[in-house]
Amino acid sequence: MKDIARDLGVSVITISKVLRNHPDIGDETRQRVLARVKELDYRPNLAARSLVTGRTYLIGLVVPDLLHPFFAEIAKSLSDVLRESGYYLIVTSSEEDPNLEEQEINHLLARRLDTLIIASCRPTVDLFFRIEKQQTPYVLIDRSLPGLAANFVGVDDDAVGMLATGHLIDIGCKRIAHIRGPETSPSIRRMEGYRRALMRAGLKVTDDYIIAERKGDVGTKQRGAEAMGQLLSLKARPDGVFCFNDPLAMGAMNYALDQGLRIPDDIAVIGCGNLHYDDSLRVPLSSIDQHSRRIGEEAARLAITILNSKAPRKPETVVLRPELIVRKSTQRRGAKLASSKSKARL
Amino acid sequence: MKDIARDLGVSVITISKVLRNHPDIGDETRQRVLARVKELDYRPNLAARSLVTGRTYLIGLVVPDLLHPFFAEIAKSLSDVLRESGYYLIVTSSEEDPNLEEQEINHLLARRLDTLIIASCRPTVDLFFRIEKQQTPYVLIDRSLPGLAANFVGVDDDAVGMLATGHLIDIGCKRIAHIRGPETSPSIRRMEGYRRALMRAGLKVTDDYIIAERKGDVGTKQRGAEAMGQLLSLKARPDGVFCFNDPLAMGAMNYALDQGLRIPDDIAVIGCGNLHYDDSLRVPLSSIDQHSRRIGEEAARLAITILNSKAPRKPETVVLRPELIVRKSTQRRGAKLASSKSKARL
DNA sequence: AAGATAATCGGTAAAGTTACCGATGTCAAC
DNA sequence: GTTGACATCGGTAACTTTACCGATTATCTT
Repeated sequence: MKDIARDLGVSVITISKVLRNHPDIGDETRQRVLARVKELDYRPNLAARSLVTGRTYLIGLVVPDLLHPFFAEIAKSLSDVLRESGYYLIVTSSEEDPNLEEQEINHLLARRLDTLIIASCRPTVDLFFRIEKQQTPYVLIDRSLPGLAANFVGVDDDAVGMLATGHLIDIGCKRIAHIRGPETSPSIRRMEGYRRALMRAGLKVTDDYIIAERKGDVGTKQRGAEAMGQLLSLKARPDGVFCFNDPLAMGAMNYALDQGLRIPDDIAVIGCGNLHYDDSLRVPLSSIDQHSRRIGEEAARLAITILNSKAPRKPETVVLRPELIVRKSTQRRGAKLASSKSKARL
Repeated sequence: MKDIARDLGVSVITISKVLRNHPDIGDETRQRVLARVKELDYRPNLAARSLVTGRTYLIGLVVPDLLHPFFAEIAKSLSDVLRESGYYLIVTSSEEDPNLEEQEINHLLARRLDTLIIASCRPTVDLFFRIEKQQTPYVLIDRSLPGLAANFVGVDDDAVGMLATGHLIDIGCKRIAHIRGPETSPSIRRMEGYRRALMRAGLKVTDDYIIAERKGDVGTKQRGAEAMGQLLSLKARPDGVFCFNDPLAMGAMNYALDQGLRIPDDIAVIGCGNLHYDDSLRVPLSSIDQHSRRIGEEAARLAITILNSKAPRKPETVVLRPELIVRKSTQRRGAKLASSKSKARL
């Protein structure tokens, strides 16, 4: 900037104002500056700008696993919306490890990001109080924490459990099992929904039918197969399974098919996530759509709203309504057929 | 820092040195500083640090699509390796649009990132000369550009085409088609490999059997189905198809199956990418593994090496050897069976 | 005892930008 | 001719940290 100012015989401040479209500058001067800027292919140093404005135009995203299509989709939609407002995304993965997550968040705080967007695997709220003390706004996605009044965007997981289990009941399943996810709010809520749906239909909840996620496991597909193995070894084999997510369901289905079972006739399977390859699987998989794209969009919108508002705002909560997507894995001959796409937008 | 210095009766410089583990500082002073730092939960302002050191410890990643598992896997492995060295990743998507890519890269340059890692969709090299003029090191991944001597990490795409097509020939296919990808080096090279394999086997190359990717398309699965539709409408239907990637192959297979064809008996299909759900598809998909994880790791390693070396280095090229993974979509009864996992590590 | 060495700390300047306020010039209105 | 409004530009200070060199004290060497 100094060089350009010298070349043109104006002050550094003038250059700065032109670069920020400040109205103070005359048209002729503005053109001269812009010309020289283009000539030199000059770009202002955003680190220096951050230092004085206190804004980085960077938003941090912390997810447990970038490879999971659910989080990849969120990252993408988030990035798209933020870009329009000039914000950029710095992403980091916690690998579903609470300690690593803390370490990563600490680092992001040091970078003075404008906002953090977090799908947390932490069991406690202490870390988030620390974030609040740093005055850094944050938005939780997918997973909420009990006792924490924070901005949150996610799906109604209780409804997910009810919807999936209710659908299995509708097609005539009597012994319905559930393969759980990790110890976070979505998994807990979905199981509660599962229980409630069973009770409402007068079916009893059997503990053997609930397979817990082992701590710190990695390959969810592999884990789904193991869980299905466990279920099939029971005396009274289940005739329907609701899986926490689609990768688990995929593994579970593969195992059952390899054992010679027919899906959905011997055992019906439903997952959650509505991943884009669900309809191309050995048996196309019924699923619950949790609107991952909209989660990202809403989180971005919320973040921008927070950043644009002067006064501190009270936490906002956005809960999306899940949607049942019926495919072959729960389409039984003769069973009453729910409308394949019950568009239940919020 | 000023506050801490005042509280402890030392200078700001001392605090700075403690925070960077500079040996200059006595043990007692160091402990006192660290205690106060922890007490205040203080973190140095990395933007200010960047301003004076000229380093941001940020690395930019530009990919065409974050949702594609291939790039998601790269992003993940990249992030993992970089984290160990204290670098963080800022990701952005070009949506396979050269103009958007330029815009994004310009922005990242303004942020003075330490390195850029780019899977470029640009047809020309001009932009990269501009990057070089800014003294910002960069590493190309997956896609290279003709006439550009740059750091590059990717797979041997010529070998990919040869391997896939050769395999189809081995199992007895006579009329082998190819569904291409977008106009980038991997697509071009894989097609060259395809052509070479055909010629080497004495089969003639038929233009009708090569389906070009339409410019600027989005849903590759949908596109795969359309391409297969085009192939099946030919008088002499192909009996084997090599698809540029697995999502295309997935769409192509779905279409063929829906038309009542048997895979691999009527038509064999092979893709590329070896995505983790390939073995769970309606017909488990043979594929070429391009070692996406290793691409990320090598790119990270290369980036760190560049950043640690004082003198400018000449561009390095890392080319990984692809690996054939045989699954049901190319396992014909009676055909000679290639070893299902020919571990061909570099 | 003089000088050398090591350990520990600080001063000054600089990095590139913007906020805030003040200054100048022009022109029309009264 | 004074006033006021508007348009245009600049000066000073600040943001937070580090590089570079110099300063001080303590310890060791011969």
